[in-house]
Amino acid sequence: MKIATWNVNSIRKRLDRVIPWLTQYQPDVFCVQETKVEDDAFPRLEIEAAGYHVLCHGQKTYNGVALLSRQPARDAVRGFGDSVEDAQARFLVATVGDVRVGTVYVPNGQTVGSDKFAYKLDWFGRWRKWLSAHADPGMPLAFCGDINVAPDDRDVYDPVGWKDQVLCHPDERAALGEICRWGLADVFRQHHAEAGLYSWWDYRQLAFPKDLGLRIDLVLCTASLAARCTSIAIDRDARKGQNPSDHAPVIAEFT
DNA sequence: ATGGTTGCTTAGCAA
Repeated sequence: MKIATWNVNSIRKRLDRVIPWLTQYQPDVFCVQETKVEDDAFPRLEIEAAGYHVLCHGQKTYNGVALLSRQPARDAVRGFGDSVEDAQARFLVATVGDVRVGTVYVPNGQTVGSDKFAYKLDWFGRWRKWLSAHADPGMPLAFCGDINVAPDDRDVYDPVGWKDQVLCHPDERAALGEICRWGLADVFRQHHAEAGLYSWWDYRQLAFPKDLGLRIDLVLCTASLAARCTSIAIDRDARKGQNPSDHAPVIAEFT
């Protein structure tokens, strides 16, 4: 089973890249973030024509996630379903085959100390509560997406310059740590220990050609699923050329 | 150097 994740930065703007990519790699499950479109305007027909079933959870202008799958997905959940009034579409979970899969777009946080940063930390806490209430660490479960946290300094091109900045701040690393402590592992690090492997490069300042990137797009798996992961890779080539997303896709293979 | 690039929506926000 192949599971992929990609922050596409607008599914409509990126469709001419996403469809050929899907056709080439044929993931069984494809988690998408930053679709930036309401559900009734999602390019469903084009994606179905490429052989995928579509679950989406979007909103106007910002955010939005989707889960595409070759087989129909079941038991879909949109949002945390908690007591918080929250219009931001960032969380979608469904089951494909024997695996429960979540596509998540963690809030960026903008700057440390801002209201948006507080929302980000709170969002992690709500996610952690969702896990306690709706999942079990013993089940085969993967959460894939733009986590908007570089887990450690190996994931950052300039750890000194980024120290205590948003995406690298100890408070958000600790919040991600609580998610992992519940029972989800960053499976990329089971297969690659080296520094300098990134999934996002800013559009500005020629960051991609200079390889000034961060690894913030993760596949988080429970132990039983992590044990089935035979390979995981970042498709850096998908960041090249005309009209790229600022993120590259990540593809994981499971037995 | 508070810049710079992109997307959505059309002036300003978010990333």
